[in-house]
Amino acid sequence: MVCFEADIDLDATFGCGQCFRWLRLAHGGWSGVAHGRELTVRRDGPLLLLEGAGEDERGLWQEYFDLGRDYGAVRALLAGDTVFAKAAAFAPGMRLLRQESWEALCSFILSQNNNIPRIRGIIERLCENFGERLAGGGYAFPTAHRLACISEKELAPLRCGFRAGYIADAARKVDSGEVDLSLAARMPLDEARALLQKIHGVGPKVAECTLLFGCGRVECFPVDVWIRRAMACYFPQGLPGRFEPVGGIAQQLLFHYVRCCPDAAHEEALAPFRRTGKARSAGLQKPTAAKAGSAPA
DNA sequence: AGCCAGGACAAGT
DNA sequence: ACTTGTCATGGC
Repeated sequence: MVCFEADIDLDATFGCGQCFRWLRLAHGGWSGVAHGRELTVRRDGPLLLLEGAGEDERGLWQEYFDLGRDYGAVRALLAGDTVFAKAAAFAPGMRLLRQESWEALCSFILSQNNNIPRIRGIIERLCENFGERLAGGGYAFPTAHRLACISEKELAPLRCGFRAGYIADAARKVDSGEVDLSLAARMPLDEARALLQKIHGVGPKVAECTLLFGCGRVECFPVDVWIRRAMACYFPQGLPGRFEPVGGIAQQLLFHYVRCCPDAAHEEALAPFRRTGKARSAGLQKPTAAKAGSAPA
């Protein structure tokens, strides 16, 4: 058991869409696998409790949960803007997780033209089929080497569709050293982007997600359909320059906010795209052209 | 039932 | 440089 004093909201942190392998437990805790270790996490007052972690792993988890960063300062900066102030207030304890780079790369390759529940399922099958079995019944995320050693056809049980070839190419290039992810964490950003995009199936958005969530590059700002909509609605001129150094945090707060928080300021523009809620059917209602004679089931 | 999903690619203008 | 169709699968 490892214990930190930390201001972190687990529901927001694990549930905001940045990670795919954490599961919420009935009592409010979360369980998952990271760095090849099974972990159950829960809050107790001001404390963050990591069950299943050894004291010798303290530094590892401190980094994973980004506990060294002064989120108070980040939030103070963002509070100067009306929109980000609301987004930050919606998820007061959300933190970026510093995930493993290879896992982040695979996860966001699989995320393209896909929805979050199905992404989770594909990653679960990926780990069950090719990850190391752990003592508690879970599975580690498979290594690039393991995936480089199998044929693309063997990825069929994942049912990840056209993305199988992308995973295969990523595994090959990472395993061979052609794409060095530890290097991508240190290189100049534009070089790191170009390096990742050498992988077939990695474009600007997946590269940006890999750098942000997997390489600790907090200035990265992935633009997906939701962020595109949100930016068009709130920041048609682009992200204000003073937020760029923490663009990744701003991005994740905004992503979570516009997807999950109904707000009059963006409701009309964004509600039609939300999966949950009746706003969708109301917003996309077709002009009910009931043709005479046709018998609707 | 049918639309669309935390995009990228290839082939068109 | 920008636009468009296509990709495989399944949540909702």
